[in-house]
Formats: sequence, C-alpha cells, structure tokens
Amino acid sequence: MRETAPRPTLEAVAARAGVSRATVSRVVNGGEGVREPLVSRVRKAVEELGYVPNQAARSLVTRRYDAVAVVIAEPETRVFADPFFALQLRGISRELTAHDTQLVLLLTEGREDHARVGRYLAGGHVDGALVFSLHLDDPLPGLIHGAGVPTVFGGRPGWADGAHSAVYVDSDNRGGAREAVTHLVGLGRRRIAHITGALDQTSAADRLDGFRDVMADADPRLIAEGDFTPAGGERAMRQLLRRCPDLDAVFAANDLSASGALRVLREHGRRVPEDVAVIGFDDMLPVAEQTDPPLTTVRQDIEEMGRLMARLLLRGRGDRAAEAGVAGGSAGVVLPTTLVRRASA
Amino acid sequence: MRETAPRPTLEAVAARAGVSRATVSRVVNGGEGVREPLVSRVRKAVEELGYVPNQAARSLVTRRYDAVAVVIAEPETRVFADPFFALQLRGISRELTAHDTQLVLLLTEGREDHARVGRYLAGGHVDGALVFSLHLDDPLPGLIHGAGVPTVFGGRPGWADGAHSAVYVDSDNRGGAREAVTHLVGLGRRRIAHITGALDQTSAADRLDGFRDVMADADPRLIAEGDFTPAGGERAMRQLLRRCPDLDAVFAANDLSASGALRVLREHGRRVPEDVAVIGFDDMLPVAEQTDPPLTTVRQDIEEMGRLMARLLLRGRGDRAAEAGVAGGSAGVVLPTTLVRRASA
DNA sequence: GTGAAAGCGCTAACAG
DNA sequence: CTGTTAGCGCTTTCAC
Repeated sequence: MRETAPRPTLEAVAARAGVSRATVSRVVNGGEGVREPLVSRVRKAVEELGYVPNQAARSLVTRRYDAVAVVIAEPETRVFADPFFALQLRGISRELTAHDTQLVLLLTEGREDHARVGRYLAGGHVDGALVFSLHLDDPLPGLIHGAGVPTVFGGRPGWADGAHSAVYVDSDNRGGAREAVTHLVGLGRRRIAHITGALDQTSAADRLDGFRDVMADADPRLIAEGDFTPAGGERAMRQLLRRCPDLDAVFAANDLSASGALRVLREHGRRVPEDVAVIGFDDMLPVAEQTDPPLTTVRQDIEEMGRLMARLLLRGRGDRAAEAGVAGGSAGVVLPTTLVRRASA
Repeated sequence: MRETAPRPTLEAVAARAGVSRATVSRVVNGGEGVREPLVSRVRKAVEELGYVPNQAARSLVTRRYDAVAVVIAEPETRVFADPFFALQLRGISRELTAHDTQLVLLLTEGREDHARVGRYLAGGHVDGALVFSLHLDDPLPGLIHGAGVPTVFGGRPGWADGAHSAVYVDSDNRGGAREAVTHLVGLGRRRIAHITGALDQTSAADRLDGFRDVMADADPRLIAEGDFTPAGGERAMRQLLRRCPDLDAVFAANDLSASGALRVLREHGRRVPEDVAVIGFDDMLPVAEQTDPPLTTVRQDIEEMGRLMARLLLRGRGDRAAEAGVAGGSAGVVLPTTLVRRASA
C-alpha cells in the first residue's frame, strides 16, 4: 500500500482563517464559545482545505475512540454464514451509527488469534467491546478481561463459576423452549422428541433445560444431539425415528435443524403435522417461511438483541472488566420470545 | 461507558528496565540493534507490567494503522443476510490476519452514512479500503476517492465512464453465463429463458450479456427481470411460464433466484430437468445442494475473491485514489468460474 | 549500541 | 471570547 496523501492539519486551517489552533479546534468540535465572525471564517477554511481531524492525534489526548469492537469467535467455519450473526450485526451497527460510533469487527479463527485480539483491545482502539462467546470453554472472555475494556456479551457466557461478573444480553431460551413444548402437549402430543443444538453453547443447553422442564420424565431416547445445522438435524431425526418410531412431535433447537428434520420426516413418509408436529426456534424468516410446511417456531428478536447490546455498552452499563472481580454476580438482560404458529404444529 | 483502566506507558517500562524510552521502543519493535543484556531486561519489564503499545500514539508518528476498512453499502436490508458477503468477508479476514492487519467493518445504510464513512477513511484510521460497490449509481466510490485512501473494489465498479481508474476483483460473470447457456444448448434445449439479477449491479448486467452472447437472437420474452432473491425468482418464473409456456430451460442469475424458480416449476407440474432444465450461479452450497433437485450451477470462488482483494491492497497495488485521474484505465482481476453439474441440468 | 530531544496533530487548562 | 502553552505516548534523528 502506498502512502496516503498528506492531509491539512489544524495548523493549516488556523493559518488560513487567521486564528489560533485552539479556536479552530473549538469550532470543529461544535463551535461552543466562539463568536460569529470567527466561526464562519474557520468553517470556510475547513471547507476549502478539506480538513478532517486526525483521529489518532485526538484519541491520544481525549482517550476516546468513538469506536466499539465486535468480537466473534469462529471456531467452526459455519458460524459466519449463519444469518443469525448478520442480523445481530445489523442491530449493533444501527445502534452504533446512531451514536456516531464506529464498528470494528474482529474475527477470530483460533487460539493464534486471541493474542492479536487482546493486543488490539488493550492497544487503544476502541471504547468497548461486544463479544459473542460461542462456546463454554472459550478462553476469549478471559483475554478480554485482561484488556480492561468495558464489555457486553451476546448470549449468556458459559462460565458459571461466578468468578466473573458479566453484562450480557440473551433471549429467554429456556422459557421459549418451555412454551414450544407446552404447545405440543396442548396439541395432544405425547411422544415429544427434542433435537438439541451444540451443547457446548449455553443457548442449546438452556433450550434443553426448557424441554425438560415440561417433559420431566421423558424417555431419554427422545433426546438426540444436533448442532444447529440442517445436516445435524437430519442425523438426529434419523436417530430418533430409529429409536422411537412412535414419536408424534419434535422440538428442534433451531429452524435450521428443524428444516433438516422435516426433510427426513418427508423421506420416511411421515406427514407434518398430522403424524408428527414440528417446532423450531429462531424464526429465521428465510428458513421458517420457506420450509414445507411452513415452520411453527419460537421467535427471538435477534436484531433487537444486537441493538440492545450496543445500547448497554454505550450507556455505560458495560462492565469494566477490571472491576469485574469485585462486583460479582452477572447482570444479564433477557429478552422474551414468542411462539409463531405456522403449519407445522 | 466508563473509563478504561490506565495502562503502563513506554516510560514506565523504561524506568523499570533502567533504560531509555528509545531502547524500549526498539525492543518492542523487533529488538534490532539492542544488545543482549538489555533486550531481555526490557522484555521482562514489558511482561511484568503487561505493557501494550498505544496505537494512537504510534500511528500519529508512523502514519501506519495496520488496519483496513471494509465498506459495504446496504441500501436494501437483504444484503447482509446474503451468505455471499459472509464468505467474502471470511476471505478478507483470513488474508488480513495473516498480515497482522485489522479488519474494520463499515456498514452504510444510506446517504446519511456516507459522510461518516468519508470522515472515517480520511481521518486516519486505516491504511486502505476494500469497497463493495453494489449499485451503478452509488455515490460511495466518489467519496472514497475524496478520502485519498488506497482502495480495491469488490466486483467491477459501475462507472464505465473511464474518468476513474480502479483496482477491482471480480468473477468472470459473462464467461460463466456463457458456459451455462452453452451447456443448456448442448443438452438440446432450444427455448432457453433467463432470469436476471438486479440490473443496476454489474454482475447482473454481465451475466445477461453472457446469456445474449450465446442466445443472440433470443425471443425477448424469454428474459425476465429478477433481483437475486428467491421471491424475485418466483415472480420472474411465473412471468416466463405465462409468456412462453413452451420454454425448456432456465438460466437464473444466481442460486437464490433459481431456488424460487424451481418452486414455481414444481407448482406448475413441470419436471426438472426432464421438462425444464435449470442452472443457477454462485454455487452457494447451502442453497444449491439443498434444492430439489440439487442445482447445476456456475461456481465462483467467493472466499478467494475476498482474499485476493485484501492481497492486492496489502501489496500496494491498491489504487491511490488521489492519482486515479492520472492513470486512467481500470486494473481488474477477473477470476474464472466453473460449471458444477448436479441434477437440475 | 544507547540515550537525549524533537515532534506527529490534537485538546485542555490557563491567561489575558 | 481568544490565544498561549503543555503535553497525550510514541518513533526517530542525532549525538555520544
């Protein structure tokens, strides 16, 4: 990359407008306390020179960056192709933009990247971090902790040890699952199966808990482990049909696995919902509305979660990691879910 | 957001190691020209204090940022849910990471955001920009031009006026389309229709051109405008069936619209590929492999495109916008496509 | 090879 | 209200 063209400095603008650098600085930062003849002279000079403040210099003294990092761990490659993140990112982006704050996306693909991320966060680039902690054993939270940057987590973090406090935003996974299964029971279904998500993620674990809340004494063979993918859903569904051919309903941990399950059910000649009722989770429109039949599912407002994360961080509810040990106890915001009825259950 | 915890400075490390700031700086930046007793003393001090260089201060003097902006315009909301971007981003991210460079994602949702992006790019945050110019009339390229930052475009930019030169990476959209249609012809199909993409994007226009290359004298009613979405594909397919019930093949501008077309064909009792052969574009696995029947399609290596964009920028082939007017002529890299045969054609 | 000193572009007291 | 003066934390000549 070649050098960037030299840009005019405050000094240059000051000279051109015939004022001091301080005055230009004031005008550029809102113009408070500068009288009229000057303010427009300065504005004119800024315009003519195409002056844009150098953020590095500004941050050096203000210690503000007007930027927030979004950290996404991507151990499996599938993660980013998931519309889930796209939606959450959009929510975040919108909220940040409204606050004139930049979004810096940090993707990590493995442990090698952790150090880089830690350096970045500690190196004075951002005012805070939004972190998606995907897996229970993820070392990332610890690193971010060390960087001493205010942080909000997306989804309930996995470390239940209480050693850290954490601000996070999550959906009511357990409650949503409960509602789905209760709905199936209300439909008169008795042999209700569950296809789990990747159980090293809290969302999957919480949905399984919700299933168990309602089906306390369920046949353990009615629970098959999936991984949030259509392929995983297919695998799990085949397993279930083999183990319990008499099942009459399936609650899948997300819409993607539900779509896989639907495919297998069709393959086996089971009618949905007549023979087997199916409920998903997420209400990911491009999936849930396009399946055959359209999917009954538990909706979570993913974009709103993103927006909320950003809002919490910006409002200063972001947890200063350095103090985390002191406070103890987590401060989570849990968003409600709603059951969306379509044709599959 | 609360203040970030105070971090140790070079000064502190120097004091602790009993050397000057200059020496610490040298060690931190590779340790060239510092003798052994000192270098390890400094390393130790760095370690103990948890020192991380302040990038703002560093950039202020070096004028390097070790960061690259990725600018994505998102006029329609659908854009980001598209796996296309996810893949391209991953390619970019991987390449940048390999060069110890940060990825800063800038999402723009409308003209209001343009100024913000311009300021960001000009404000000294990044060494260059990767820009996805989605629409022909997008004002973004101009703005980025003004920021005077090296830039590589994703996809051939729409301004064909030759006023700007531009470095870009694109797929061989026209050639790929040609290959698809030629394949259909080879299959003995004679009434071949085309569902276009959003024609204000060069990729859609180029694919249409490729279609015409082979079907020079095609019945104009065999061309229906789509918009790269499944819904658009459905609409276009209905239109085509109404206008030309005798069609025996469809080339859709992407897999998503092909999936919509398949749905409509099934609805109308047309067998694929027996009655109507269908070919898509992209080879977006989650779509192309899951359709019924699996989709024959033109593959482009999207992730590689992203990687290549980053590589070009990093290698200094990035176009210094300030000089763009001088050079004239565009420097584009066009990646080959390959036809992937599945069941639909 | 190492340290001293200057200065990157900006903001924030502090005078006037 | 406006200008003057110090730095923010770092790299980089330039002497030693």
